[in-house]
Amino acid sequence: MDARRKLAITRGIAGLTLLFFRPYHRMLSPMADSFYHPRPRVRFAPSPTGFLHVGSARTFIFNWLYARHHGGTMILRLDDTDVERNTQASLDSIFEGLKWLNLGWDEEYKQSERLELHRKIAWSIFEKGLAYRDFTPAHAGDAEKSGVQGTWLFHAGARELAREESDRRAAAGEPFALRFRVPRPAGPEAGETGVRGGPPPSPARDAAEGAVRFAPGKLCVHFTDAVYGEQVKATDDIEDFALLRSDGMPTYHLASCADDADLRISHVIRGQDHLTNTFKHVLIFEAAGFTPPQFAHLPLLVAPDGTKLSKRRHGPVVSVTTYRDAGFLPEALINFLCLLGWSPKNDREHMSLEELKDAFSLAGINRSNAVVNFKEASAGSLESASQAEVIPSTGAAGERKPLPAGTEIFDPKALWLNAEDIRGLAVEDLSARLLPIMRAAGYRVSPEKMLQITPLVRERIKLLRDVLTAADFFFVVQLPPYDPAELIPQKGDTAMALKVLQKAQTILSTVEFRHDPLDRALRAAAPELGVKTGQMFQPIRVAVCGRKNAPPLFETLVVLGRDTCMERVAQAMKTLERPWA
RNA sequence: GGCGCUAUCGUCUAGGGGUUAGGACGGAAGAUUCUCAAUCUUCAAACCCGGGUUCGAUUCCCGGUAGCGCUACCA
Repeated sequence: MDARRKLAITRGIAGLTLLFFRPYHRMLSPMADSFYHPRPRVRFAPSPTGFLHVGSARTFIFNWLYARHHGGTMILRLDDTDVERNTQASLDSIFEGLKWLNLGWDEEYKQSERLELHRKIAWSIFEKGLAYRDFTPAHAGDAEKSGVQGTWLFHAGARELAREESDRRAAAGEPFALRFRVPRPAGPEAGETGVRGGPPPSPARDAAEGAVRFAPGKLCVHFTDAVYGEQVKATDDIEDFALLRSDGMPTYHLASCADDADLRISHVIRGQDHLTNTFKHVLIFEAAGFTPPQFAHLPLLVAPDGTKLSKRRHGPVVSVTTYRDAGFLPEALINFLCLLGWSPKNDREHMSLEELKDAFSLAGINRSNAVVNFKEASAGSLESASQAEVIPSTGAAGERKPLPAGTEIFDPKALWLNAEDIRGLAVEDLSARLLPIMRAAGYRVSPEKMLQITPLVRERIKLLRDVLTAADFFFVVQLPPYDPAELIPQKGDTAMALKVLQKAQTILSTVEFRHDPLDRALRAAAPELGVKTGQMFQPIRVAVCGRKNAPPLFETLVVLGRDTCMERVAQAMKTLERPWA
């Protein structure tokens, strides 16, 4: 931990003690304090403009963990103020993903149902003179901006427009956007709340003195991030951002802050892509008369190529439902995601939800982006990805249904964690999860048989879906064709294979079909034939399973039953005798 | 372009003014087993670069570089 970080934490503690000297009325006000939260209120606020990807899922998880760790409240808020881009499919994808994660939340809101509140707050800021109408048509700033060096600040003439003139044009029905009047150092602007000097920065000071302070020659906005520490930005680098669009809809910044204040959110835990937006948010909170919440920004999740996760570039590997459909256990995905950008700092990695909840703290969060080490999409899927661009998407948020086959596209650590969790499941539990997968693939399978097979595949699958390739031979009537050469044992030949299978046939026809008798009889046959045990077992295994790599032989034979085994051995002998047929 | 954030094995990370820089996944080798898997053992693998500060920097400071983010009437 570096000095800066230590400082921030120490200050947090100092702030806590400070609290007890606070006036009582301040403790009762809705946003009384940004650090003293016996019962924190946190929110996950996705906007339904795309499917739920793993980065969003991690944000949800961290918020949830923080709330549960401290006995607080988890809130789901749909930030759906961008009517143009919202889709029902995206909304469905978000709920589908969150439902599968199975963590739950305590309260739920939709921004589109709270527009009155947003507007009320926007106009209250306007009434204080801290916002103004901008009649410049939308996007007119682009041309102006392109040639300009540095940050674009505001449209010429808009900010200075007299109130009477502004009111007159608005009354005449001229469209306008409402912009925040970011305090500027030069000129007697209204609403400057800065103070000079004072104690060192801290959440306590941010709350007590206001975030806008004078520095030599400029005005600066301050806030203290629980992860990134003290943040300062000159107002000269913050443009007069919009609060209300010309259609009257609130912008993200306004709606988010208004709701965070109204819902008494104590901690805003979100992606680092909002770190620089936070200066604007702090400004809004202050202008509206609210104390800002405590902010904690999370390092971003990026693809192996270093770019941020996106469906278009990286395909379905970034969608939570892809993990579900591939046979991840939700607890494994959660565990994996927690390890990206956060560490319990004690070398523990495979952890239960309960353990994660106990161990979680904002102090364990890193500051650098983490790579989700999935394999880049193959040429084929890239093709379909570019097709998906031209064809208007109709599926769930544009997700492509066909799943990339196999386990090789996922981060190996996620797979390992999933395999660990699968092995940790009780046989009955695992079996119950495997059953619907087999059935969905068209196999007729009884719960009893599934229960018999589960222990045989448990240590051989990394994803639930792997059961389809690991256990298929238990269910098929006819084994899919395999290379007859597989039947020939190591350092053996066709003759040896035939000899073994012949012997096996006679043994299988009479022996009691239980593990121990089978083991004894078949093992004893090897020396009789003058072959090694391995040479004895391989042809039989391949004959009944249709492949070299399979679960232990005797257990497999028992599950398959005498008839199927006999039939398959006979079949194998036939193909060996007539390999060309 | 402006502003901001970040930089330890391939990946996720621990650590920190003096260490054999630790763990995990993945990789390699071996043990074990009827194959595979699981399990166990072992091995390879990292402090972005340049300046300072210091007896001593991978760690602290500055600069560079690179990556990422923001710079919308998107979120």
